[in-house]
Amino acid sequence: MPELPEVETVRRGLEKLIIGQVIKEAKHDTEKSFPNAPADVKEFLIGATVLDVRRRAKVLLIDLSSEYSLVIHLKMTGQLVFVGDERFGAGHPSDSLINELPDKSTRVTFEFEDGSYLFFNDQRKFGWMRLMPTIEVPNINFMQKVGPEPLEADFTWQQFAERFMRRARTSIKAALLDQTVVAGVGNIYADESLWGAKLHPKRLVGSITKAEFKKLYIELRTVMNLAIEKGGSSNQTYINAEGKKGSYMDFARVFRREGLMCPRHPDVEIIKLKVAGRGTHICPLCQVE
DNA sequence: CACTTGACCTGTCCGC
DNA sequence: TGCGGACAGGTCAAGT
Repeated sequence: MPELPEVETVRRGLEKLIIGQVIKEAKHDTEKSFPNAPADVKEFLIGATVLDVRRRAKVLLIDLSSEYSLVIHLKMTGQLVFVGDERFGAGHPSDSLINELPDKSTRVTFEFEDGSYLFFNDQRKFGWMRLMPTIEVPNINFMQKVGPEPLEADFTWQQFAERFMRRARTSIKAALLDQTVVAGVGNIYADESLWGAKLHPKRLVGSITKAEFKKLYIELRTVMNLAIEKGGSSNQTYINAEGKKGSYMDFARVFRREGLMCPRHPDVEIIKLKVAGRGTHICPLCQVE
């Protein structure tokens, strides 16, 4: 599923729903979904209280009172869905798209003391969840290599442009998707921001001017902030912590809109090509190679 | 080191 | 209706 705006939407939902909850029980299907020794789970997960829910890049961090954290990557199809116990009025959302959990894609189930649940579902099983000491989270390989948060107030367009220099000989799309350059960009917001900046996705990074980088920086931040405001993009499987879809796809200009008209050119169709191994959507008039 | 490709999985859609 | 292949919001480990 999820790029930065979707993961941030899940984070905000979980923040409202699970902080203060005490974990009563946890079940998982395979070691890959939750590769922790039973002893760790028993000692540092069961009975722990949720203190905070954080995000770094596309990774969610659930901090526990045991000084351990759950580190979660949803990859393509992961979902974290909270279901309250109606007896306690915790509120299973009435418009949840999920009728009954767990289901066949459920990989991990947490039960809280008040009778509510948190389900980790993942159709394609690419996602993962680990339990580890909070203090060690910054040491994991991904955290060491991942680039800056693009929406932070003190992240400037000059820093943004500078980060791309390490990928000067590749396409701008491949560089945008590289998490070590800038954190959190995926296929949807790469295409949307490149259209906004009128850049062809195959343009080599080294050929892009400072003015173009400044425009791309502004477009990326604008499109990601709008997507967060709209609760993310629900293209196929993405839903938030309350089981609801996001509406950014109603505002998308090119992503998955091949055959429809470019918003800037009512007589030009959006086309689809493959760049950096990913489906890529452009306006052939706005974005020239 | 920089860069590309295939692998990891299941489900869906599209053409024959 | 069935079947094969391509494709789907993301990283990794390999290969050049």
